[in-house]
Amino acid sequence: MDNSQRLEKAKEFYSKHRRFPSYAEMLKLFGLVSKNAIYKIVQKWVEEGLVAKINRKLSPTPKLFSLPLLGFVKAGFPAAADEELDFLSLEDYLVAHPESSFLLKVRSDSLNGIGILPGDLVVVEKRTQASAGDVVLARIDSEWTLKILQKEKEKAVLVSANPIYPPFYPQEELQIFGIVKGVARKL
Amino acid sequence: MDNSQRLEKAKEFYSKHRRFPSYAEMLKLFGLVSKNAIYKIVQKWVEEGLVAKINRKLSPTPKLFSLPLLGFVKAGFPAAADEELDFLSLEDYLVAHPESSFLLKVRSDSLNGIGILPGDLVVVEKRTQASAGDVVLARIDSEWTLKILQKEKEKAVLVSANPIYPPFYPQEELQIFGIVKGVARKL
DNA sequence: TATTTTAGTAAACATTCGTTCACCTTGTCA
DNA sequence: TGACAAGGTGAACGAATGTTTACTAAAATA
Repeated sequence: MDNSQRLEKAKEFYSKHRRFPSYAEMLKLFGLVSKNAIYKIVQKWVEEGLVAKINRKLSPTPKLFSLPLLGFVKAGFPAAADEELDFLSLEDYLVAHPESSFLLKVRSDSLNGIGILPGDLVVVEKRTQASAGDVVLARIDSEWTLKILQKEKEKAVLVSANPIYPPFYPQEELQIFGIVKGVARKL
Repeated sequence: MDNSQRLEKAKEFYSKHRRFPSYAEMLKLFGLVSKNAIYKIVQKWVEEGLVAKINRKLSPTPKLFSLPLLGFVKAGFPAAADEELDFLSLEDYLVAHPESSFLLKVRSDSLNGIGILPGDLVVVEKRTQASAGDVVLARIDSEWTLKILQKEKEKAVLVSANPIYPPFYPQEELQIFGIVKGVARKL
């Protein structure tokens, strides 16, 4: 087992337990006997910038828990490993305020026009106020639905992004529960 | 500072350092003096299922690092906190094989029709083989582009999801570099 | 009011932590 | 062939870890 395979094992441990393994745990993980072996291995990872060590405690760097972002596609692709790459965590990218956010599975095709399809997961941030243009989770006829908020002469209108659905003009005050901040789709 | 505010602080620490704080660190974090106070607080979190303790080591449960998934929107929303909820990590949801995946920022509007818009981030899994219907990252005229792979009489065709782009019939062998497994959009 | 529970301090504990030093084997390279 | 670096074992170290017990003050409860 070479060093990069070991890193892979540590990664697995991390995504399973959500914490970095201790030296003793890595001993078992790598099938070694002496803690000093681990110490040297980890030291290399730290030098390579794969693992961060803050007063004797280890944590993974973005290279371990997030994906490389290739800014543009060019000839000669795939980019060499040495190149400067951004590493991006999708969780952090999509969710700015985890404490007030939740996910919702989209069931209707009313937002097709803006690329939100049935089956998509949307990240909703709890809010009672929204601006024109926001995609909002709002209450219409005692049902919660996703619509685009727009304003006509200072009055709120909820429109779809699909011509088969008519706009909705709320008669009383508009109940908004949250606004959509992100979309995630698996395919 | 009450107990849930403390949990929030621990969460913050976790998303910043990618590891759970030690008792000593929590002392500073919460402004307390005795480690026993921390011990009791953590014990409650463990009993509530917010934190996992495996032979004296702490790690967050999905409730801490992922978002609640509200399966369906219904009257009486928002769902009471007691209800059975799924917790989902977007990272895990979108990326099945992190070791062979990367992100790509979409620049063209050629996949509009299937809800992949310019500015979206796509999760690409490295592969050289693909099936009909897959969205692939392929080489066309010495450029890498995203297209939908289809077959016409056993021959591969790369089509767009936008009528203004014609289908591409590769004359020689088709170079596929990866297939798109997920889409992430911030709005 | 009397009593019990809750939430914290304080000190002592064994265990585990990461680190260091000495040593050994193996393969590489001049 | 000889020197040397790389990669590992093994033992010992102080420091930091989570745990336990005893005690106290405040808050909740009867």
